[in-house]
Amino acid sequence: MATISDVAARAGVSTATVSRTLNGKSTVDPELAARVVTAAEELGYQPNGLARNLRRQETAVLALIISDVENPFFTALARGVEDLAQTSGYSVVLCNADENVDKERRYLDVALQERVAGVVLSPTGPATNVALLRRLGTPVVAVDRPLAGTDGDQVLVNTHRAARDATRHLMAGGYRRIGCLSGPAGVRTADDRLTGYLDAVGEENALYRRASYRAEGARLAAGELLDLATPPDALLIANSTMAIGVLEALATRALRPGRDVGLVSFDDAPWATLIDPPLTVVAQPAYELGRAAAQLLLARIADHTRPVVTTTMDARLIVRESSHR
Amino acid sequence: MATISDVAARAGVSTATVSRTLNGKSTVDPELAARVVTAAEELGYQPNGLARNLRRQETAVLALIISDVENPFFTALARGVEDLAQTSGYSVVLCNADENVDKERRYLDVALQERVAGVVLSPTGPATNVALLRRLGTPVVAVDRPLAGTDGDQVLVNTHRAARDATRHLMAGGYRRIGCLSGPAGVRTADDRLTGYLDAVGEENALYRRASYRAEGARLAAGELLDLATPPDALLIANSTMAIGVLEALATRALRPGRDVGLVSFDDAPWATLIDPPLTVVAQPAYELGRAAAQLLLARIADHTRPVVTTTMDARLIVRESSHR
DNA sequence: CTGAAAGCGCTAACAC
DNA sequence: GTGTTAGCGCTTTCAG
Repeated sequence: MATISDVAARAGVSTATVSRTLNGKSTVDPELAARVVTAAEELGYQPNGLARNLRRQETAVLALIISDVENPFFTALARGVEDLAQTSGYSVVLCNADENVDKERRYLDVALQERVAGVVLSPTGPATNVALLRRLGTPVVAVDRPLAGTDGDQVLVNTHRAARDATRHLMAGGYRRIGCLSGPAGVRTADDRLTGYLDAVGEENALYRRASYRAEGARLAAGELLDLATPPDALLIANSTMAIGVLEALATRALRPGRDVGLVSFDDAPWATLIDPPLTVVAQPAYELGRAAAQLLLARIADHTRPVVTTTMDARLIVRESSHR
Repeated sequence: MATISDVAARAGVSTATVSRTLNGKSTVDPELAARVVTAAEELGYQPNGLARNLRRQETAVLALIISDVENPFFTALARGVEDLAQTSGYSVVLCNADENVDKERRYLDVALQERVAGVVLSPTGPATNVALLRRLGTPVVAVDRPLAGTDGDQVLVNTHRAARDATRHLMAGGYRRIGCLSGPAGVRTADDRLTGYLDAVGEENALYRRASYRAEGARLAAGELLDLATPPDALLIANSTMAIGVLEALATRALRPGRDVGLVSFDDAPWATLIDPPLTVVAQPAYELGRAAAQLLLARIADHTRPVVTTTMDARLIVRESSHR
């Protein structure tokens, strides 16, 4: 593969001149510039980003580490990050931690070693090596889930309140025994949604299960609840992927959402209006979350000393048919 | 940030010894090795991947460029690529071309400049700079959609036949006026699904629209078809995202899938069984496609001269209620 | 405005 | 088994 010195040789100039013309930094004699450009084209020259980054000690790529590529919430968020990054000339590479602490750690390592300009992270676990990243000067902003113990930029949604309000909505709809299906303990969004629910029903009426943030786990957990001697007459569900499992559990028991079991789920999936009855949801501003996180990250990259900020956005309850009889 | 020479200095050895111990290549005296390790830990040493890659002239990262992160088909594929790459110690960075030829070109450039080990590409357009990549020695394997004009490794699904069979299934179900909603012209999967459909119904009975591979476009296009003087009594839909739009179009017209309009859609979305009636689909082996593509890529990286292979997988028709009255 | 040369951090010959 | 040294390909002073 052609290098900058090949180009220099062919154009009869120094490598410095080639570098200058190709980067349009300092001004160079038009005639020489022309020679450089044609030489580069003839050789099919492609700059070596590795060498450039090594020399410049910086990279124009951001890493986005999400907990689950198959969750529409995160893909929407990813698009937000991407769209904003693009406007500033950054590329973003997406890493799927898959709700797996090891994978997350590995990706964090890669990000560090490849010296990305910054990382947007939706933490799966305690993510201890974020501290390392930050200490070594790589900006990190947490999105969706806070980063325990470290004080850095964050963009979150007020998920506790959203869960509490959604539960109250169910109570207002006349449901008397409301259950909750939340995600794994230790995942902050799952914890918050659960405590929001508990706040609304009161500890003494607690009736919940925790499962993975996946359909299968939710199906089983919902089954347990539904097969209780006194089963719940309504359910708050912590995300749209889990909602699929819950809906399956209801279907196999010939239970109809709304009439038999009131339902509210987090995340406004594209299919939420397609099912019968349409699903009442707590819509999170996923795309905006992504944009905001990217914006914070870019700002932090530009100025490492600026004050730390936490942005909190609200979720919105969209009432449809599954939450009343 | 600590460098290898800092570690060397602190351990009282040469940089070569540090490199050797940390990479476990050649064998080094246990006592020195121990000193190196503790020195590295004390300094919080993190190898600089850029420098290493520059020197080694190789990277352990794969790029996966997909056409749409928000399409479950591609995210399943992504997991396949990731899972396989992981087993061989490669990281994969996901780039979302967003069905946009410019973005795809930009990511291809990034891949080239960052000197990734190889790229798995689901081409959005003619992707002319793939030729460049290959010419410069970066292996590329095409997945889902073939790469026009270049002969490289590919893993595809026999989507033409799948579309034809799905259409025949609809005909066998007694539908007489079958329409088709396919993706953009020039996108090979969209073209193939359309011609498969045409093969089944015959050119003289053609009744189709093309739209973007998104819900909104499909909703509009389906509306056009449905509002015809003699509307179709069944529809073949080119992917699950479009199916959402079609279902919306039917709902606003109080048309019931199956009874009023027979439906078969490509891609077995998680919600396909949740709607009423459940959706008949053509399930593609997305995850396996990803695995196979990654495997081919790794093989190609290991041996640039091995024969080119095209793997074709079959899709599977899953009959549910939406395709009969 | 241009070229020579140093050096980013690392690995791999090559010598000892 | 270990150290010295020459680069990987680029950018960027520093002279001229």
